[in-house]
Amino acid sequence: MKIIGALEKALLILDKFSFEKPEWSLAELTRELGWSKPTVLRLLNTLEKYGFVNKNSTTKKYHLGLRLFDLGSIVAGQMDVRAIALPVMRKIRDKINEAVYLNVILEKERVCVEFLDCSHTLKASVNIGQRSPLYVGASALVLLAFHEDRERIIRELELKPFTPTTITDVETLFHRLEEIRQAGYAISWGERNMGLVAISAPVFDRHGKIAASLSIGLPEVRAQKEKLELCIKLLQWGGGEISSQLGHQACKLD
Amino acid sequence: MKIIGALEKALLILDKFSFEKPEWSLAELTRELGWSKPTVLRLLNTLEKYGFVNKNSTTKKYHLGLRLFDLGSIVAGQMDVRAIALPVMRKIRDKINEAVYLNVILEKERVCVEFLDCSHTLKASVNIGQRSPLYVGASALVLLAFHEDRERIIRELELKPFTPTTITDVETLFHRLEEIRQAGYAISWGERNMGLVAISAPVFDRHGKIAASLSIGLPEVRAQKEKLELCIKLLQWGGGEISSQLGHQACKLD
DNA sequence: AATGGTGTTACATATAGTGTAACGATTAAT
DNA sequence: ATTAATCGTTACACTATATGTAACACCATT
Repeated sequence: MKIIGALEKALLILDKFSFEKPEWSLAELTRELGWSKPTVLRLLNTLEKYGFVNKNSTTKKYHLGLRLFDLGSIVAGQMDVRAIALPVMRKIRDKINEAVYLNVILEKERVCVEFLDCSHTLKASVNIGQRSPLYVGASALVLLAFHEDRERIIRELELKPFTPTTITDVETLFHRLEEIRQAGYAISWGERNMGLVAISAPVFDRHGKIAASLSIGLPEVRAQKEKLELCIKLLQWGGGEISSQLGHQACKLD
Repeated sequence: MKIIGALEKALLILDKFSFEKPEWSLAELTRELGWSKPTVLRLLNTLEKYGFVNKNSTTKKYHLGLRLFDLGSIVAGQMDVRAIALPVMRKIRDKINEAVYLNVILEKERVCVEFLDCSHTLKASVNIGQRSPLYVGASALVLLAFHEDRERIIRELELKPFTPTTITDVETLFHRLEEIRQAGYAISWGERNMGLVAISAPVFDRHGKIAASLSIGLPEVRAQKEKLELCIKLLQWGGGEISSQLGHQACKLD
């Protein structure tokens, strides 16, 4: 499969922009990507002409452009998972008053596509659109555990630790995924953010493939046994509810 | 300013995708764009590799990919106009119970960045991310009337009619914009959608530049004189409110 | 069978993207 | 104040690479 180099470079430039670093200067990008200045500049000019990036005319720094917002909105409109999930998520959030969020797989990462806040001062908070590796946290592990290409994906992962409890070797990862598949849900204790507990259950589409993971995030201090059990119950109910609305048949023959 | 052709082509491909037509086959794109099949295919392959488009493996048709969703979310996070406008928009909607929306300029078009529904069965309904020309409808005309480069932009516009009341010659457009600037708001009667009335007022940023247009859309049958006057009052209040929160000084010296 | 429509691969040509180098314009340091 | 360093930008020659033509396999109708 042939790839267009110039376009690939442009996409790699766009990938550099994130919530954490939404502004880049020409020099920063050339350093980071290791290409010549004119090359990066010409690509940025082209991206700017079509509104994919914008240049601040005083600081000369670039940030992502509005055209990405409207293209993103088209994608959002197509993601019926989101529309279906939202009312279910609201119910769960209102029952338990903790942050509820929905993640899907994108390439070798997970992306948060929906998030509902709760009324606590100390609480989990995720940005919609935020990405994170596929091996850290309950939401990610659920996505991985039920994914049909999990073995290939795992082979391509680099298991870098985020916290002391992050899984860092393939053996334990496989073992953990097997447990999750049997239990039908996952719990993680501070794998990505210290002090944060996450519980997550799978959502399946009409073909029985994993479509998303539905999760609750809360601080350890509020994670008593009974509460966790309620979380599991709510998420399994919610996951099943969304799955069936997506056309998934709960009882399938094997 | 040098432009990279291959990248430009890829961006033109992305521009083909819309709410109305979110799925394209290779053949359709080659016809529409007038390039050779291998060219379009290679560009699509590259876009697909990075998640900017996705190919349905059974129908072989392409649709926009999830990476655009998360890049779009980053842009959405930066648009403080939206966050500031939302509570103001809610107040207006609750007062009048008609659709309220917020538009910004993107290149030579307007884009809807926020939309609030109302409880009527017959009502205006806009998709967030939806684009439309800059010379049709009150929202667009307000954006144009207060834009510093309006003369250049207008020169590059092609005034095609949407309905019998759409403005189609430059002379009347200029005249209309002048009226809008003096009045401080705009009303349009079915310029884009027959039977739909729109009222719109400007939002300015801290530099006094036009940041957005705040609008109400309602069917003609509910557009009585007193109601329109209330709309104008609400939008001018709202526009001023959002502008001042963006750092705009209402009284500036000239 | 035969046609017209797909999507895909191979290959030679010349276009067009590439880096080096030099240019002003700022900003930081002496 | 003068230098030095770093920024963004432009010019130009080279060769890498994006390009279209053509032929391929595949699935539909007819």
